[in-house]
Amino acid sequence: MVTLAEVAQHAGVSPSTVSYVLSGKRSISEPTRRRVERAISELGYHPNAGARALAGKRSHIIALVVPLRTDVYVPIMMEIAISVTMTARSHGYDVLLVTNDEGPDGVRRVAASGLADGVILMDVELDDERIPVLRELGSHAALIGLPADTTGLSCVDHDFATAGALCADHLADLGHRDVAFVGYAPQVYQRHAGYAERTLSGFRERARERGLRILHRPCEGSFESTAGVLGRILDDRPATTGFVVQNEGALGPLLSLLRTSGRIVPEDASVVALCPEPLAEQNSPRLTAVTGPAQDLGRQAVELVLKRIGGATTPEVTLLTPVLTPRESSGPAPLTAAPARRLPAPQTPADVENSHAQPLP
Amino acid sequence: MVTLAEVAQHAGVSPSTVSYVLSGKRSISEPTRRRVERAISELGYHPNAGARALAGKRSHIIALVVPLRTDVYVPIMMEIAISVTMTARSHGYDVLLVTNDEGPDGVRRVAASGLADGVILMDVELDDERIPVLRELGSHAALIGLPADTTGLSCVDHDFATAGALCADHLADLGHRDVAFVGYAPQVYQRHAGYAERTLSGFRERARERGLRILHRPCEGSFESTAGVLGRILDDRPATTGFVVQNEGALGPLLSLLRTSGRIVPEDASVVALCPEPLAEQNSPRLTAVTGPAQDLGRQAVELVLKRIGGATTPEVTLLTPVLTPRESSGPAPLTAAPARRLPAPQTPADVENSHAQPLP
DNA sequence: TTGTAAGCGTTATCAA
DNA sequence: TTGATAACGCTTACAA
Repeated sequence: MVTLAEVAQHAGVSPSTVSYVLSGKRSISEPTRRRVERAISELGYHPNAGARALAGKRSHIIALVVPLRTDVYVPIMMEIAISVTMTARSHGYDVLLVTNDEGPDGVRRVAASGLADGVILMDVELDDERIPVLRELGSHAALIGLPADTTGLSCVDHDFATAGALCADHLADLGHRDVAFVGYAPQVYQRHAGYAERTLSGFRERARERGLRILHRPCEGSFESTAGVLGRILDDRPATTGFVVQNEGALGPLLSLLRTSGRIVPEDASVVALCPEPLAEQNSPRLTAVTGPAQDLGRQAVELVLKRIGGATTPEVTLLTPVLTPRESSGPAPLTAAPARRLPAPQTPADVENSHAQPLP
Repeated sequence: MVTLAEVAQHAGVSPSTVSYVLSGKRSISEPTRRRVERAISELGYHPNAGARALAGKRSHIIALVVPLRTDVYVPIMMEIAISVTMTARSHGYDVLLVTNDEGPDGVRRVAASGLADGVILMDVELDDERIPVLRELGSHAALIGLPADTTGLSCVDHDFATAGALCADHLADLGHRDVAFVGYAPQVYQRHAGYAERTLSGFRERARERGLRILHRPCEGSFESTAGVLGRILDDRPATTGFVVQNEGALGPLLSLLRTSGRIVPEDASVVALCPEPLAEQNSPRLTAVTGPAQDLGRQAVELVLKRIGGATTPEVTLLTPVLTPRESSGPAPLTAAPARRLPAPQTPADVENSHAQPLP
């Protein structure tokens, strides 16, 4: 193993000079720098990470804590992980992968040992148990997702409320009046994953403003559950012509089911998805969708932690604006909607929202 | 920050004793151990990772090099990454995420700097440019995937040849005679990703043994390309009743298209997928599929590197046996196949394989 | 502009 | 069974 001392000797300079050439923390004369750089490449020198961390009090590692759950759309997690890694690299940092099965202890371990200089938490819950650890250790951190209490924390997230609102606007603009919102599984809401609720309430509010009648249905995302949900929607609100789909798993099934039931998309029914671009593109018809910039999430998170590692103390909360891309799955509301009829069966209140429904004809 | 020396003082023992209590590398009297352990928890001591790495010549970190490409099924990559991380943790190791955009230099960097004690390479290509670096540095490594030359290397991979063979067997058992193989995009074969070819040749060989007539078609995986591919298959071999689908992206489109063209699965056509379980389950009908154990891939890779880090020098190549799970998408070949007719258009030889076709009637 | 030298917090060797 | 103590390879005042 080649050490800095050996490089120094080879170049005929002192060890500190080599160190400074490497770190750029003091000015070096051109000839000296060249001699050192030659020695480095001739000997194939690579600074020892452990020694650097020990002496410099900085591991140049960021820990990324990823969820184990698979009810999040996995490719997006991966996209974030990759953008985190690449952004970190561009700042001279490496990324340590920590899985959430260690729970709060995982965070404690990597932060307290100095293994990582900072921590990025993915899939943050409203009342996340890892946050107290962060506060206790005074760790440098950035959260992807918004907890209930962001005091003192740096966070990035999609602006889910706007995402929901964009869906309502788009369908309202197209003349739809009865719109169903196909949500996530009940567990997701129960876990109080903020994004699910923020999207829904952004949608709800804008729907109210635009005078839409809406129906919110949680959905597991499997074919069967989607079939059940769609069936109940069409039973309860036969005049429904717009669908906003939050649960990506329900997209494929929903499209099949609409087709099977003889409804053409977008002539008879419009579908707006809350999902990543590739997913929207690979369906048939291609889906009008609201998408947030996943890569920016990772990039920003890294920049937030690095700022904190660099000494910044002001927490920042950034919400990234999503974009609605119209594709083939949405169009003007049909002029003659399916004949509205009275709801056939009793409804459970938890299940149905007649938010601001005008009385059915 | 609490140091080992402080713990020693607090416990009234020497620093080395504390170190040995932690590492278990020499026997400690029960009372001493208890005093030390109490001091550790009272002070909230966490050993400094950098110091440990420097003094111990072991970072307790494994680097996992992941591909950037998205033509691999991403959830599987994630599953592997997670099983790698968890297995590593269970051995006291952490995992550093390295993206392949750094190329061979990324491997060099983490290995030569002592940042990582070992390296796991994902998505290994037949002639992978990272392998020479491994050899040059004498790094401890495990590969997920089989390169052309495995000399001196430890590797794990699925037994893709068997996977292909299982598909052929299954369809042959069900009485199918004309089977189409919907493959990956041409680039994948050109990149010589071993798995694509090994699956295909395993399939081919078994198909020959079983007397199947096969047609191999590369496919991009998009709806359009799948439509094109299916169209050509049905043109060229109207009697085709079995489909083996290697490109997961083509699955959804293929099922839709078969339905659209009036073919019921599995009554008129059987589909066997080479894909992960969740994907097979979430289609409708649920797909008969051949699946390899992704988690084992990660687990084994970790165990292989750790063996090498521990001093083992014998390379091991492990192939994990895939399993075919029959579901709803495959059934007996229809008694009256669509009437065979002469191929309507000239074929490009690269495109079609009449491997061992009997002359058409 | 460059050099000297004192740490950084462990591990592990050598003694006791 | 335990204790001193010399590395480990780098960073960074402090000097020159």
